[in-house]
Amino acid sequence: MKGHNFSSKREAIFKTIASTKTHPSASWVYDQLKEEIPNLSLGTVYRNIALFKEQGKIITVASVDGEERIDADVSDHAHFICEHCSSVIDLYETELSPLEKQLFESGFDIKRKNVVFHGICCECKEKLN
Amino acid sequence: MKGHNFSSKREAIFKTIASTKTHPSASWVYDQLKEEIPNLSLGTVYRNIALFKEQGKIITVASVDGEERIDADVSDHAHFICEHCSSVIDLYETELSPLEKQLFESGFDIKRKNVVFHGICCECKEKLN
DNA sequence: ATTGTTGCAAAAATTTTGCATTATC
DNA sequence: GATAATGCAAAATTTTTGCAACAAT
Repeated sequence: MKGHNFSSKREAIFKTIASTKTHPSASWVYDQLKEEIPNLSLGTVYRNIALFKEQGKIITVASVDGEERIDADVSDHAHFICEHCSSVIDLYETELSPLEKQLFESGFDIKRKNVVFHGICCECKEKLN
Repeated sequence: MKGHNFSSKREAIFKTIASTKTHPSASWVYDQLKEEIPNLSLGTVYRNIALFKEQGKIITVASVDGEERIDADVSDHAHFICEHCSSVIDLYETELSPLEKQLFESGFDIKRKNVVFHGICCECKEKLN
């Protein structure tokens, strides 16, 4: 069975993903860890990210500037992506959409809802003025 | 100035994007057109897609299986992406989110809202049983 | 021992780009 | 003729994979 589940590198990769709110890309995770774990390879980061996704421990938020950005917070929440600084910001939303009920009634099986706002974040907006 | 704006290829590319509900990828558009326009090149498709995006004539819906999927329907609507067949389906939603108001009040500049549901579409769901 | 995990480098795959050529105004 | 658009192929990027070596039970 895959996911034996001990490997200090796997653990370090997950910890890095889980302990940031940056919604990192694979290469960001790799860069964070390569000082601490010099013989880490990028392939391992990708392989573990794929595993975590299968296990439902992380989700993909969006592709930003050609890179997939992930999140270890799998709770139902929305995101704001800044077109200027490419940061991804969490937004917590409580309301349930009537659309979801409609989809369910039409026979769709909703596994995940991904709400992403695109625009200019308040920090960049200030800088740009 | 960029966007002279006539080129029969540009026109054909836009027409292809605008006249499908498949939310195509660049290579799908290319494949559709290469019979009709044998000397079309994929680079041109990419360059025109980038231009249409700048012009606000199309938007990116999501990245599916590593390919960016676009939509010439720039009206505010949601999408459902099937994990099984990778189809992207339009969903029209009328309600406005209270979250948007909140973001606006916090100084964010929302340019686009992207609501994507992931799951199994009703057709695949039937087939899988 | 057996099965899982990794490093490394090569390979895939998508997207971008440089430059000479062609089309449009 | 000047500017914009394209073809082609090479390059850049991100992601995946094969395989031998290593680690864990």
